[in-house]
Amino acid sequence: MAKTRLSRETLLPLLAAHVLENGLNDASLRPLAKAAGTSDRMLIYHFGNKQALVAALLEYLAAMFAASLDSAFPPGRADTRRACVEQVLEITGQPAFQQFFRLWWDIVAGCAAGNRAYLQAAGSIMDMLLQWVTDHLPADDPDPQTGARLVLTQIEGAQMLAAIGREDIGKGGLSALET
Amino acid sequence: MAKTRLSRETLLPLLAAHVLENGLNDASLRPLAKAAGTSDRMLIYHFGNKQALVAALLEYLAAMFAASLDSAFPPGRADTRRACVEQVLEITGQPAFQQFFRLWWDIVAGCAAGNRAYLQAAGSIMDMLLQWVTDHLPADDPDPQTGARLVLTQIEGAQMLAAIGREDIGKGGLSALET
DNA sequence: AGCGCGATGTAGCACTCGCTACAAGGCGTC
DNA sequence: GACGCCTTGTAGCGAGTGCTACATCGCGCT
Repeated sequence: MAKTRLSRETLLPLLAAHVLENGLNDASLRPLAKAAGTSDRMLIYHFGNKQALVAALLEYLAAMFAASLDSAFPPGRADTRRACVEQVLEITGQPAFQQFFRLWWDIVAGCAAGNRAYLQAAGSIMDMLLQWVTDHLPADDPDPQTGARLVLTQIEGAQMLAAIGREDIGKGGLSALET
Repeated sequence: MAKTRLSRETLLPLLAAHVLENGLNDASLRPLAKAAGTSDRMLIYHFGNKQALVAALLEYLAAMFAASLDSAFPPGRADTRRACVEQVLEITGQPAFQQFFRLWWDIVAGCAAGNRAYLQAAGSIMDMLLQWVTDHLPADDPDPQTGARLVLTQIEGAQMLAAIGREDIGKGGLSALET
């Protein structure tokens, strides 16, 4: 019966899978527990309360996302800022990333509602992305710091527009980005 | 006791006020009813079910938002695309708009989760904004259609970053927008 | 073997959710 | 006044919420 002891480490991958599939903000203990093959009782036992569980889950998911990004992108730099935006949008548009973005907008909504754990998680994810964009900007970029911020803002705007079904707007403006 | 008959028209402003204050995605009938001075029973009676209530509320809120935008902005055009972005960010950063954006991220999260009513509402709001940006672009803009898309995407990216407490990123890239 | 303690199952609490059954109120029409 | 209908109040249903009390299981240690 595979009676392996439960722990945060064995639980988190299963919980993450469920949350990626079904969203974060209205995930409740019993469905989460079922997905992990246990009971709500045990989730509370191992994490203390739901808030702590969600915090642990966020950390785990952020690490998953970072790993996915690293493995999905070629190591080199883009030729132009615009190419950098396009490259990111193309890769993050793949189905494997869609689940993450579904989650991302749950997190943003939570941030807008004042959820501190979400704010912290979102901030560090953005720091990671900013660093990543900086590293993938053209080597001859005249101002990588400012450029990375412009590029990241453009990417996020395009992704929000994609989330509401208007990717035409986000992609339609790209040709106006200086090469 | 001011026994005015209830109707969607008398209810919607009160419901909208409650939702602007407390968020949309986890608004439930009883608090909504209390805010409107009535009972959940009557909300269902007048709107049929919660889904229809939310749809009506979205429409009402979109009209409110459009009116707020129109009255908050000066009628003229911006001098540059960058100035257009900055002008919008400055005005929508005012406290009066914060409630709307809190709601907006609830809507985006709902869109990402596949909510059709949200998708439709979000799409038409974006159409409105795109038109608005087009009308406020510099008169000599070489390609208003593309420019408006670039500007709107940049605005939305900056607003998402502001929602998660990182407005520094959104505004930090602006100086790299061609004048 | 027996003890101790962390891990787990069962059952349940008090609460909220969207929604409904039923009956009564209020008002216009004849 | 009497009828009829739109509107409203009271109460409650069945399901789901986060969380807890209590008892038991099973493993490691002596």
